[in-house]
Amino acid sequence: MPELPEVEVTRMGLAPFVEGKVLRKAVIRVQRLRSPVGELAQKLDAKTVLQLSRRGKYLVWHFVDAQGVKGWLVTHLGMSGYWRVWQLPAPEPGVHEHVDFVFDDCLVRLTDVRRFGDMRWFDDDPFGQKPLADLGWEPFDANVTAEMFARAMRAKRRPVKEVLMAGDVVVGCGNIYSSESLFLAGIHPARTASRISEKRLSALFGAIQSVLSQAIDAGGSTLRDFHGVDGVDGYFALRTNVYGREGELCRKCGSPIKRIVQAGRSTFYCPKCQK
DNA sequence: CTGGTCACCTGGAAGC
DNA sequence: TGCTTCCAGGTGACCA
Repeated sequence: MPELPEVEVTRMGLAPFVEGKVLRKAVIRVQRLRSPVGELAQKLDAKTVLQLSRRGKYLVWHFVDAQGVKGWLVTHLGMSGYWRVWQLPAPEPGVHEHVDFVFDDCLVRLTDVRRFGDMRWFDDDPFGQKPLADLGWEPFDANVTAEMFARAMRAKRRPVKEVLMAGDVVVGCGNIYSSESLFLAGIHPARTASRISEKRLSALFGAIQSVLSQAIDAGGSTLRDFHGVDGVDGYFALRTNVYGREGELCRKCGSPIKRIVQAGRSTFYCPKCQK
């Protein structure tokens, strides 16, 4: 389920439970997620979580050991991952509950049915390295303007939906929020990015910010559930305008919503509202 | 740079 | 009921 808003909500939910705390023990019950997990448990042992941050859809755990040596754990939720906080003692883990981080007063547990998630340890600052370094701008970076976004988009000769999904201009829009943002901006998902006016692309940037921040707020309202005692997970009941609504009527104009396939993924749009 | 395919993995829903 | 097929919110590798 995780696009940027879900990851951000996860970060906000976990942070108060882990920041400043000593990770007493990491228990890893899986050989690999997307990549091998290897020596991870030893790497994490007895280190303190300085900070939990987010870059795109990645969650970045900043650690420091007793000698003051820093380290970073970069994690990704893939398609089906989520973290949950448990009071101690936590229940026995289920089949797909692969990782436990045990702290003095709680345990955070990663569940990932499909195991497309990822966890990688970095001895050096990861932000200038492989997966993170290649990412596009953060959509809420105050230094990024709609004009910059529009100019970068106009350099792309691909369908605008695919450009958003690729995340090399701006991160955070996965399959749902790409469709939703384009609906809000009134742009047809198959339109070539370079052929959209600067003005409409600027509007798209605003639409992305609006869709993502609304989703974060919606998730924020479920935060209580997220770390509730009986731990209802952090999914959203999201009211989409187009995503998953093929054949249903557009909330704005009443036309039937269409579905097409782009880059192997379903795209939903209103043929009348989006040109 | 672009566009297409495949692969990673499990499970739920729909179709027959 | 049981089997098959399709589909799922992500990424990265490989190929033309």
